[in-house]
Amino acid sequence: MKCLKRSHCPIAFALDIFGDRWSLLVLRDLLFKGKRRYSEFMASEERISTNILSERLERLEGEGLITKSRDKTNRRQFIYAPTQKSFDLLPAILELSCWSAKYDPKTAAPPALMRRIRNDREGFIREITARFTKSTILH
Amino acid sequence: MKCLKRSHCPIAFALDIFGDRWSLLVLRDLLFKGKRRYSEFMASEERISTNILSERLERLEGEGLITKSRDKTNRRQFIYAPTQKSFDLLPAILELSCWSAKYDPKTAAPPALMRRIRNDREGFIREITARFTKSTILH
DNA sequence: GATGTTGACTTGCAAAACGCAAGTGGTGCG
DNA sequence: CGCACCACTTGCGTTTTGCAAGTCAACATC
Repeated sequence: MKCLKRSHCPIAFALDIFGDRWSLLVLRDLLFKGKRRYSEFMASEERISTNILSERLERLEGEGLITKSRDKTNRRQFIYAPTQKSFDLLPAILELSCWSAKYDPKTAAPPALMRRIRNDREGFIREITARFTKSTILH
Repeated sequence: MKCLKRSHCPIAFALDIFGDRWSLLVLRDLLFKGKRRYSEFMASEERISTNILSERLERLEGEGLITKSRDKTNRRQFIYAPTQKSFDLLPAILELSCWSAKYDPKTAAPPALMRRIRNDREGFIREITARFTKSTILH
């Protein structure tokens, strides 16, 4: 995937970073599903292939969206964590989810959650970020 | 590009439709820049290639995000227009823009516009959609 | 401390998508 | 009827993706 920026249009800028079929799914796993390890990302239902996952993690780390560190208790494992730059994507990701929930007749998005996002998006975002400030280093 | 849906996770659903480097730029041209013709999309600064543009227009039409019709006054030209499904993407696109404006040091996004979006997103969305309801058929 | 296992990749290769340039075909104009 | 214009389509070389198999360091067990 290309790294050069095509323009400084904000939409093109975002697409040049995660305008592909996988990057946002990795962020989803990190932000919403509490996944933090390579094997956990691999286990997601969309079946990302291992070389793509490793390339995306590297890219996201390079873009400052995630951090990578060794697990202190088991040095075989690496721990990935979202940065503030990822948290700041939450509004966009949630709006995207609302759109899909509206247009996918078979959506897996729980209606109650979607209602929560529509009615109290900021509160929900604070809740998500709070899950991390309690346990991990962020910025 | 694959058409099958990988899952009914709302994020994956959206990515399966426009999770590539070009689709959202076409929608941007339609929604924000008032472009409606093939040659106008081709003229965008990101330099989409002609076969990719035609494939994306076809896909977006297939997904019900845009409509295609012949220009009444000049039957050589086709007119593309966003549907309600596209308008409903505006919140996500605007949040994405805000994110890029924050993180791209060279962003071309006008600060005044970003302020407007942050302070009166709904009003801005109504303004955008109103540009179309005046002139074209939508749904 | 040799042996096996686990977790995180890396490598190889075929298939798909992309990017560029050149060609095609319907429409309108003189 | 000839020509230009606009919207594609086609060919083809390059890049990215997807799948499978292999590598390698870090434990765990014997």
